[in-house]
Amino acid sequence: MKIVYAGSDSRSPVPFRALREAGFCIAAVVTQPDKPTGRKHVLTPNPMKVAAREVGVPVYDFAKIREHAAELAALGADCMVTCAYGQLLTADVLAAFPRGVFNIHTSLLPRWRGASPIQSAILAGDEETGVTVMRTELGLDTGDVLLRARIPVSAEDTAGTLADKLFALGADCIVAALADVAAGCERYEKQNEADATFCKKIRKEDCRIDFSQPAEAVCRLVRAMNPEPLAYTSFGGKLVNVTFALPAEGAAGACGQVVRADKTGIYVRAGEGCVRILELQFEGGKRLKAADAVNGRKVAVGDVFGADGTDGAGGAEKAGKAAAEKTAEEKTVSDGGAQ
RNA sequence: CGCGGGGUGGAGCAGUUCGGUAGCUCGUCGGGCUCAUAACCCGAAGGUCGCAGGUUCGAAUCCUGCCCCCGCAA
Repeated sequence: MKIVYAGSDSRSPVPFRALREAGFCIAAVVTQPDKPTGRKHVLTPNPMKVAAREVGVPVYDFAKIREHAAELAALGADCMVTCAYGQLLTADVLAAFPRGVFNIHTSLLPRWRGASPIQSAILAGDEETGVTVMRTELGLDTGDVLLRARIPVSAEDTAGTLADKLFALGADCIVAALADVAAGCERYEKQNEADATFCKKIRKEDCRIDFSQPAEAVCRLVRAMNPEPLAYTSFGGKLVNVTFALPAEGAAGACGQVVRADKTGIYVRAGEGCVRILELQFEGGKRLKAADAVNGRKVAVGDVFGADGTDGAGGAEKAGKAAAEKTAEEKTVSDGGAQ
């Protein structure tokens, strides 16, 4: 069976390679055009394009795929597989493939239709997610389902680690699904519209940490936004990205205040419990382990995250700092006694 | 020329304004204390201060050029 493969994500090559290894013929790859990226606006080919070229598969990087339906039809492929391609398909494009267009979607449809299924699953605290292989139709992720596979979301999964797992799983699924299609024995199941949920594209402003939220929610935000675009807050008037954090027991202090800082992490008071920051990144710096940030004396007990400096909170901040130091001392003492 | 931060022993930082042979918190190694320890005490090793050139009696520090890393914005 001859396939056209469309993908633009850094992980899109995973199912691509799996299909080739399974013996499917990929006639061409379609991906998003190179974009000027980085600080100097350097044009960088995306990983999908690189992966295709490595194995000599022709690449098309249409700015608007809908204007190239005839070209696609001329390739004479039986079907198209899309995996995080990033452009909506039109009826013309769908019609270019006699056996249909299939999509690998990284959620258990109909839950999390849309642009950010992986992040949304973590953000919502889903205990389980998965991948869905579906037939693409004009609606957004509404097509009939061929195959679904589920995996648990661990308490320490980030969008990055989950995506690794999901794309690997998606690779297996698409191979299995297309084998059925090739054999003409595939089965479709309608999506239950009543269960549908949608997720939008993540914007940076969605990533600001609010320490008055429960620690659980803050940590989910942190995990959902890692490795991109990263949850952030402010510290000493500058931005800080928090790259990894886990909930911990609460301690006295104002929201955003550091109540404990040692090699086990930086503990920041949240609305409910504490956010135990394990890894962060200061403006202009590389990612740091919390222990390194503490050792370098960047962060100490009583410091405040998310203060923002929008008002004359300096005095309140200092008062809070003194209070926090007291409670920290008490805590150290009681810890020593307990151990 | 989009804006900005930074490159100092293995890690994270201070020192650069007002040049004078490098410091802190950790880690590592050795020893000690302890039932024990990620705790504590004593000691040791380890640095071309991003690269090149310049100014100077003397440069991590001042001047010039270059390389690399990173945040924001796209």
